[in-house]
Amino acid sequence: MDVALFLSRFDNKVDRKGRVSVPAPYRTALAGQAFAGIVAYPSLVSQAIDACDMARIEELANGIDSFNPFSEEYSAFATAILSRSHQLQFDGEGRVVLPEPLIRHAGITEVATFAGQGATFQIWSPERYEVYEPEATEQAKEQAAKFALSRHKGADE
Amino acid sequence: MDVALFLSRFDNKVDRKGRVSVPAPYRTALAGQAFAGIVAYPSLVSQAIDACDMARIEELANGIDSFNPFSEEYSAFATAILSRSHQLQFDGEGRVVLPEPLIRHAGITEVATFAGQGATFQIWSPERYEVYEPEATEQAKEQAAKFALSRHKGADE
DNA sequence: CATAATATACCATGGTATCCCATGCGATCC
DNA sequence: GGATCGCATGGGATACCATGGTATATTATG
Repeated sequence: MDVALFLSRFDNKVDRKGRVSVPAPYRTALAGQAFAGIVAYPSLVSQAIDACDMARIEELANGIDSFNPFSEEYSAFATAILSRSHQLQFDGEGRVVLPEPLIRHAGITEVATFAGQGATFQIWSPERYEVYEPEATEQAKEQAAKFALSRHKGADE
Repeated sequence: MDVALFLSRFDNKVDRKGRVSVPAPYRTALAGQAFAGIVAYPSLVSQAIDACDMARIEELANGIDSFNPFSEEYSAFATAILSRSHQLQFDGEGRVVLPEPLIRHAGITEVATFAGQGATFQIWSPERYEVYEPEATEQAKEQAAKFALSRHKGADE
């Protein structure tokens, strides 16, 4: 099927119940999924929340399961990612509640910043994102050439 | 059909009869199974309880190594696990009683920590899990690159 | 066979998350 | 430029779920 594509940046308010509106364009991208919501987990590299659709997590789980299920690697990946990921269901208005552990990991308080990453998106504290974005941009410039070379590796059409 | 997918972490209380609520999302994931409950056995790598649905244990018993390439050693593992596994049936409220041997193996007392592992989940003593989780996360970070390479192996669209 | 001990089924309750309705702002379209 | 629609936001009611307790069945035991 068509994979969801997440673009742009959105800053939405977190109400006192911990609810945030998932940006409407993201919800549109997610339309037609079996599960009406998103899956979120702490990023392994950033102080941010990584999020994607259910299908992607299933893929991930299958990938992990292809290891020896009784190995340490299996256990480590499953624990690091799957046990820390949360299924967040949309309410009638397209909101989700951000679980406490994720809120803490990302340092989110009043506002959550949604940043599209293509097949996934991230949720940041605005303050931290303001710092991170220029850094990432700079880094991207430096590695632009290298990136271009690997880009077509997984082309499948 | 769709395999159960267990995510997130839940800390539930063990009452003085040894009962624990299996987290509602897990029960939902297990819905539709022939056996209304779970199968639990001591983890071979961790001081925790491994648990899954009946269907997965049957696969294990049949030696169907769909999730694992090393089938020889694997069947030995399967045997070791089968003899020590317990069928835990839900009561009307979705609870199970944790058998004494498993309780001891995992060092569980007041509270049981459920940790989703994808096709399976684990049950920990919270204290031990607090130690293990950061270790596993660290290990996963180190091996993330390696994992990324094998991830697209099972792409299915 | 009677009685005690244990485990299973059934019922009650409080806290919490989810559902539902209301509002306001901003963009868009006549 | 005014009206309408979409979307983010807020709050109150409701259902769900974890938890504790009581009654009944089941097994052990003297």
